Amino acid sequence: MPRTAQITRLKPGKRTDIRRENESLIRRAAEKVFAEAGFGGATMQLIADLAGLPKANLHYYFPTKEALYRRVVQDIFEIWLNAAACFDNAKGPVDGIGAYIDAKMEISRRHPDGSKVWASEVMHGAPVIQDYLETTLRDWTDGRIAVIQTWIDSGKMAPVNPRHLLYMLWATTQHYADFGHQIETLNDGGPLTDQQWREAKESVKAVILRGIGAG
Amino acid sequence: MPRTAQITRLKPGKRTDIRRENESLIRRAAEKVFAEAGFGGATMQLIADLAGLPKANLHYYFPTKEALYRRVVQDIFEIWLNAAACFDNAKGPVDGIGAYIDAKMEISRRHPDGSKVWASEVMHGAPVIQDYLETTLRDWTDGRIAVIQTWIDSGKMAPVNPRHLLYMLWATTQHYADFGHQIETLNDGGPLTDQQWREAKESVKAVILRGIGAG
DNA sequence: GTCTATATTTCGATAGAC
DNA sequence: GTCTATCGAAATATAGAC
Repeated sequence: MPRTAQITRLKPGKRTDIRRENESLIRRAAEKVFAEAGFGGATMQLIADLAGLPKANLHYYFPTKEALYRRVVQDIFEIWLNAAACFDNAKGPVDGIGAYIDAKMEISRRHPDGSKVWASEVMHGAPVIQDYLETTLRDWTDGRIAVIQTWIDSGKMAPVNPRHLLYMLWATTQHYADFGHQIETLNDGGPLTDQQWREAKESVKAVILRGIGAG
Repeated sequence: MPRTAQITRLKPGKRTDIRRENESLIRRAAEKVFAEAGFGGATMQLIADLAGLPKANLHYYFPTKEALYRRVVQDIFEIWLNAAACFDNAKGPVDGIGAYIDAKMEISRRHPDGSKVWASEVMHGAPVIQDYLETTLRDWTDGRIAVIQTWIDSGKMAPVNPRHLLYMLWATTQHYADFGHQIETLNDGGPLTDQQWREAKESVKAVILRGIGAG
């Protein structure tokens, strides 16, 4: 009886752990390879080698290359949405937009590969996540535009077109991930230091916040 | 004699025209396919079909897929450098940076595919144009930073880090090309109208110029 | 759940007639 | 300079033993 209990309690748990661990391993390797080579340039062999698994195992956990790619893109999108929470609960543009810039810059620093995969997906016409653009992203965007508009109406910032302001926020922050290689090349080939990242954040925040008349 | 003269005068000219015309045809098709599918996802067959030529002819004009791709990237880079001229000969930041934003936005509108190919190339580590980043782009960047610094020193604008300001200019303007699909999706699926492009330009210029204390 | 071997497809590149 | 046919390499995906 105890043995049976152990089997039914531990064995499935162990199997679930193996599955979760291998899936995570594969997803992290896939994110890096997709970011560096693009969807078309990425190969299941490269991902398998980076994950330290036989190629066939990838197809055991993810039926196709596209299914694995879709999962990677979804993961990134979720990180973005979570970080956007700091946009709400803000008293005004200095807090809200300032915190949003900080959060987006931090994502660019911590998840540059994810940002690149997202950028590549959108640049190629969003064949896999078009539905997210039309639903979740659209709703989120409309909501933030409304928030910004209330700040404008109450005189807390200049009457800047909220939609284009959002695009500027996305563009300036993601640029440090998507064009990180170019930035590093212009930085004598090395990654930005902690101090340089602070300088980047402060520069973006200073220009944007003063630019909307809230700095 | 006249016949010989005709042959030596017209035949090479005609051949040169055919070559130039076909090369241009192939390059335009390649730009579009590389932008939509990435280097890895693009196929010579797709480019050939779009150009209306047999696939073998592409290899007649461009020895390899990579050579054709390199040519496309070089074309874009040249357009960029030419447009950057308006940055010079400016009396101050309002003229210089304002004109630069206008020019870069116009490129995003007229050459969105080229911008995407460039972005994709840089995102994947610039395997083909790394030398351009280290020489031409670096020199250009250093020069503009010096110009901006003189504007700061003479009190014509706020003391914003010139390098990060340049990154913001690149990011905000190219965003309208690289993420054009996302922008169109959020614009009810259609391209921006003339009025919307004006609004975009003015929004970017307003925030940036006021953000640097020159608006 | 793992892994070797292989089937199947696709793509870059070329040969060779016209 | 053009174009059909094809080679050879490489990639996705699967079969089947363990």
